Amino acid sequence: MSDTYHHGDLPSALRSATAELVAERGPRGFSLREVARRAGVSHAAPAHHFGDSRGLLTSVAVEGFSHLADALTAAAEDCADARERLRRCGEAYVETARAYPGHYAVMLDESIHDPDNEALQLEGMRAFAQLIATIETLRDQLNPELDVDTAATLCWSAMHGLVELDATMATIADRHDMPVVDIETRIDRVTELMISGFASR
Amino acid sequence: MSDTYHHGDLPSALRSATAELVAERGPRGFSLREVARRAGVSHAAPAHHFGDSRGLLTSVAVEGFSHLADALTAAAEDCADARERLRRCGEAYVETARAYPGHYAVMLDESIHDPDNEALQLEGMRAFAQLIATIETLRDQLNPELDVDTAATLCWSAMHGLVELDATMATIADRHDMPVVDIETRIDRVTELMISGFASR
DNA sequence: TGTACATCAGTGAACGCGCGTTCACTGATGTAC
DNA sequence: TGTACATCAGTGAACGCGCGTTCACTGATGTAC
Repeated sequence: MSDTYHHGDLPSALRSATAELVAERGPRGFSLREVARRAGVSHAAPAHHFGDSRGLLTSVAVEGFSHLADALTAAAEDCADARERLRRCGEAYVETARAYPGHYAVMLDESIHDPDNEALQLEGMRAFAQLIATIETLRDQLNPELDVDTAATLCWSAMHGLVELDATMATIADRHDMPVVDIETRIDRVTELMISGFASR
Repeated sequence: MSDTYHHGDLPSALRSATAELVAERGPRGFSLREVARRAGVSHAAPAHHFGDSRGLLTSVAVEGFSHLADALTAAAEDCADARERLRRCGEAYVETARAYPGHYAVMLDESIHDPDNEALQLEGMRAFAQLIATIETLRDQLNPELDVDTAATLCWSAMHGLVELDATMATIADRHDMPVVDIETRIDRVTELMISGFASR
């Protein structure tokens, strides 16, 4: 069949299938054969493009960082006000993580991908640089004494934590008298609180 | 052999072996048989205590939360000053996560353990309650308008993020002209920045 | 204190399964002339 | 424009392996009398 031979863009299809599978079953549920099955291709095909599972997972991680960097760039664009820019970046970060849960799970797990991969480093830096640039604007507009590195560390950690702890926090709130707050609201509140810290000297 | 029969505390030995294995190879490297091997016991023995791998991993998660709750309780003890108390809790959180990397990896991964487990919920809440109590003290001493929920969310997210992104951040710093800051210093700086936010109204 | 018996903890052989990897292959595409 | 040939992408059978699970078993411990 000419439909299966020369798939068109098999590498991309395999990445999608991987992200889907990881989102569904977690990293322990991933296998090359299942990915091939989902991409409608023989089980030996992935090896042709990615070598082994680490290669495929690394490629997914690169794609994830690429999405993130794009989203952060778009969020920061044409936004003169530094506070607003940070808010948008925070929202973009969390939105991307939630839109690509499989990618996100793979991106930051160094036991799964190859952290030394060049493209990975590059896309990761592209994302991180956007954050740094936004915080520098914040420093310029808000507080010249702000330590950019520390502020960036706090922002990134907080955003990552919000994403990863989302399910856990929802469960905790649910089991207590606390109101269940959705993640978008949580980001906004947390960002506001961080900005207060950044502004005070 | 009376040495292998009636191990003494096999469940505990299996938890240790699991934590060690996960820390070493990540969640994808875990298997019941390998754990049994490391505990020096036949491969059918774990089933006797934990049923399946999810049961064992959940038990490890419970133990991890228990360690964390203990550490936070000890850190908060006999500390009247709210700022200092938050600092200590932050340090204790990160120290615990680094002292038990295998446990920590399992604790917050809902694809691996059983999030509905009662003991897990209980120990998790014990840890979380400590954080809430500390933040309430902070509100009482520092800023009556502080939103405790939001502040707790920020603290927990930031601590979790710091732990998980530690390796990534070190790599980024290393590849750039930025100085490599160790995680203890990062916690202290980040905590200070959060406290500034908490104090400002 | 001693014996009988129930219960518990761990064994080890057996099973079927999905996995990753290899390899000779074949169908499709691109290029040289 | 047509033919020959090299290259590339994907196939499918075969392999050996480690896995989880089951099950009849056996050795150790605890308890009743």
